[in-house]
Amino acid sequence: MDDHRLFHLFRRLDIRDTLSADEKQALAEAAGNTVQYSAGSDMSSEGDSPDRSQLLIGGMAARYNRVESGDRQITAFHIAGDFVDLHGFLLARLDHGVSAVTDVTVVEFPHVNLTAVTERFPHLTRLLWLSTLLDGAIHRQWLVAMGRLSALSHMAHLFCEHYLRADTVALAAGMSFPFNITQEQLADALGLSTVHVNRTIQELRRLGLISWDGRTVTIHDWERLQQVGQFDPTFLDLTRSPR
Amino acid sequence: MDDHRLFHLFRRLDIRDTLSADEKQALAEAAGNTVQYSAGSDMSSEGDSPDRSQLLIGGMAARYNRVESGDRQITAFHIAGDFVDLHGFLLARLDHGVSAVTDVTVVEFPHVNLTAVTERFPHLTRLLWLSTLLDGAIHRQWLVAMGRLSALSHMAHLFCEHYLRADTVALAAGMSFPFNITQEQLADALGLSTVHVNRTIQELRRLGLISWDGRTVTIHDWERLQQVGQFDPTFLDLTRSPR
DNA sequence: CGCCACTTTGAAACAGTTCAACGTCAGTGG
DNA sequence: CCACTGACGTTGAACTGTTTCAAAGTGGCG
Repeated sequence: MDDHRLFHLFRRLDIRDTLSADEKQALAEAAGNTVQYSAGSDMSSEGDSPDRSQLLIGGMAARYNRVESGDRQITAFHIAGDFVDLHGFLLARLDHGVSAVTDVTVVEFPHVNLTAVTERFPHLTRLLWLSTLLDGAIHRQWLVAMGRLSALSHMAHLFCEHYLRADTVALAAGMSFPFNITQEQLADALGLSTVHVNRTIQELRRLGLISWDGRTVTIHDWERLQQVGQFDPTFLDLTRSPR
Repeated sequence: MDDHRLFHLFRRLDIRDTLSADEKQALAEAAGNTVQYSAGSDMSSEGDSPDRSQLLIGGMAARYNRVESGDRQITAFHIAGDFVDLHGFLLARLDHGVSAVTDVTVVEFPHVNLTAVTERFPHLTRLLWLSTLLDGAIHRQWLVAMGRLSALSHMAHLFCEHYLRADTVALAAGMSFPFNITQEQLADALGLSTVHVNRTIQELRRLGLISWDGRTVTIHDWERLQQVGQFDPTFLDLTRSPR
């Protein structure tokens, strides 16, 4: 009955609005296969026209674009409960690749099923729409951080964001959350060189704000980390209200 | 019958899919007041919880965020046919301000009317959703350009994007389009200083790629401008297909 | 005509990059 | 069980794209 694969998704939506039992069931019925990807593999490629969207239920994924120099820019990180490409439901072609940062498990949602959901469940449709709007809000914060904050602030901002997002889907433990990526991948997300990312992490550590062993980030001073990152959680829209 | 105020919106949607007469009428009925803002004024402020969304039908608007240093980052420019804050329909609070770059005219869509549309017109709902997804796709390209392209490429990319967007809503004339903003505003969008924006424009002019008198941009070499900006129009999703 | 906002220029300073080398550690195979 | 490997992290030093500061030029408008 209850599709445990959707636990994190339900949690993420439940925090913003109330899902009815019917709606939960409709989502469960729209869900298709479970698929695994191993770390480093591509889950979608730029230019694909997928006929299904992928809900991440375990591990971490990144959307990225490549530029001519060979450099890569990561435009989003995804954790359990996130659709990595729900926008692919309505966009004809994917404008980015998606890669598995760690080993990853996804549940596929065929677009025909999503269309059926939108035909019968307007409120649920609005919640799925909301889900993509949250992605957009995060993009905007990344733009602000990239354009107008120092490397140190930008990185602090990213850690704040990820702590709250992990916490929302019950992946945080105390002030720690899984962040199993390389410094190179972090550099690609921040738009910095790996060398500078390394130095910036050291600075955050030296300031006593965080520690990170490559797998788990622990925040030692949440208040000051937010200050350094000029972080205001409003954009994550973490309040329950009817949509 | 036919609400001429929605001309640019219909055009923008029509390019991606087919709108039925019923759907057009539903949108026309959902439309409310026409409102004007003069250049420089704020159309919404960060933290607002608006009860309506604003469809731009004339002029140019920008979404922006401020950081502690007082610097501003513009995260989107909007022209006729764009909703400047359709995401505000489902997001509880606006995570940015919206300012009128030029004198601006908008049509307000009360959120109650939008909710009613989503309850009765699933396909039209998907098109409105698509509209916000296009914003997201543009955000992603801005992130890539900001993180991994030079100032020159970034600026070239922006001009390519705006030319095509203007063309879609019949605002381009030949290879020219209205771009009535200051270099400071452009700097805030590119995440650069005004001084460097000035020098970068001069470089684009010197290369014979564009001219710009502060009001209208003319592209002199579309091919090379795209090359310099590493511009691929895929992300604008300019093909008609059922959604 | 004169003002004010905007653009342009030059020079010094700086944040972040690049290049090249070295350190570390987990996994692998002999 | 230990030497080897390869990926990842760390360090130093030179370099560069962009910023900052300060001043001068331009032009539309009241």
